[in-house]
Amino acid sequence: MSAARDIVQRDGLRALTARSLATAIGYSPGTLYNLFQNLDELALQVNAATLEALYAAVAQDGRSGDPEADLNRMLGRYLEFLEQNPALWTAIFEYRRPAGTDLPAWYLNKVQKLMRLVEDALAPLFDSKDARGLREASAVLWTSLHGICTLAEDGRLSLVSARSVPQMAKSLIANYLAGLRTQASGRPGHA
Amino acid sequence: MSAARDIVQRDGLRALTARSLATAIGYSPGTLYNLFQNLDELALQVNAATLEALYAAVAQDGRSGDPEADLNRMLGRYLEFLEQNPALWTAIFEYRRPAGTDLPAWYLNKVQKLMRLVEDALAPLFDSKDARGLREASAVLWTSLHGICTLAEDGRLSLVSARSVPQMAKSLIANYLAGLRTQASGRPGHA
DNA sequence: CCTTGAAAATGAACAACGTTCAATTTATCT
DNA sequence: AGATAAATTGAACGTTGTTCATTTTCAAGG
Repeated sequence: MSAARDIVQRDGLRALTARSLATAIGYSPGTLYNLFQNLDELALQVNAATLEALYAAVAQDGRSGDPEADLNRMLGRYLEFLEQNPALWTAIFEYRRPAGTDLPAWYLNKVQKLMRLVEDALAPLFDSKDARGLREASAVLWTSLHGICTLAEDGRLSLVSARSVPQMAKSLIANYLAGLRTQASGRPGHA
Repeated sequence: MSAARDIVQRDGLRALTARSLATAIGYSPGTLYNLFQNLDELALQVNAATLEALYAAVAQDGRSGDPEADLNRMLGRYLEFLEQNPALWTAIFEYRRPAGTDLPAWYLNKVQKLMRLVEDALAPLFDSKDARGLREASAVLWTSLHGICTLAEDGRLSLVSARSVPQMAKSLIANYLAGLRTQASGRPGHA
């Protein structure tokens, strides 16, 4: 597993082939298939480990209770992780499931665990009855952040200067939260 | 080219192989390499055509001058296109460049043309001097929208119900614009 | 109608891929 | 040491992208 991670980290997900990994660990290709059903499952395990590491990085700080401050701190950790492990991060999104199969539940849970961090930070802005609204807003922020980072990776040039990714993410958080606040202040029972 | 598009539309980007395409058009694999440098370039052409079609779909309506209304109308067209051509849309993001090569400028221009639509709709919210801010806000909205759609495609289950994608996108637009407006009203020289 | 030159198309071949599995080696226990 | 179980192998199959010497097709000139 660690050898697989090293390969992905160094040369990307496409370089993770049965033969390259077998050579790296001093085994033959066939041996891998005694431990994993196929290479897809192996790649999924690598990504799962990355998700765990990303979670640990983003969750390491405590919360202050101020949503914007907390989200920006988490964002900093997120971008820090991305900068230190670009290939691992990219592998999460390069990965494609074989046709017809969905991502397993245990994997989706890891994604949800990350999204729950956003929910926790965002909770103060929502009435405790409005779990649905909180979930939706968190999903919007989480997926949007990934959108910013993904498209920034693809075409660094001319589209957006690499330096502006943190700017864009901060802009997203600041303005989206501002919008949520104006919504919230118009609702009854808001503190 | 149209045969290639059909294959992608029916069975996804992975099904676009030299031999499958050659069979589909009644030629031999080698012939393709007299017309295209390699399969990557061919796939890129398919995606470029999709970008053009997406542009035509999103740009078909006129602008009212109200940013939120215009963006929501464009969003409707965008989601409409996504629903009618899911595989073509997915192919844009499944596509990975061979290591070391960047997306060509003419391709990035097509992306930029789409983003310019967002800029045009968003312009009324910005001082005409603040081209940088307008560009950044447009990029945030554009990339965020892609993030929402992308992650919704991956794990439709449990993460987000498929029905809520339009909701999330509308939430993004409404709240982000609300944030921009509060920013704008605090600036000098705002109408 | 035949010849000729260029253009177009071929399909066999190569290396690398994921994957399988009978055969072989290694380990464990009595 | 012998027997049983476990682990590992590596050759083999089908498929992939890609190349290129060879063949076929076509258009123009005599």
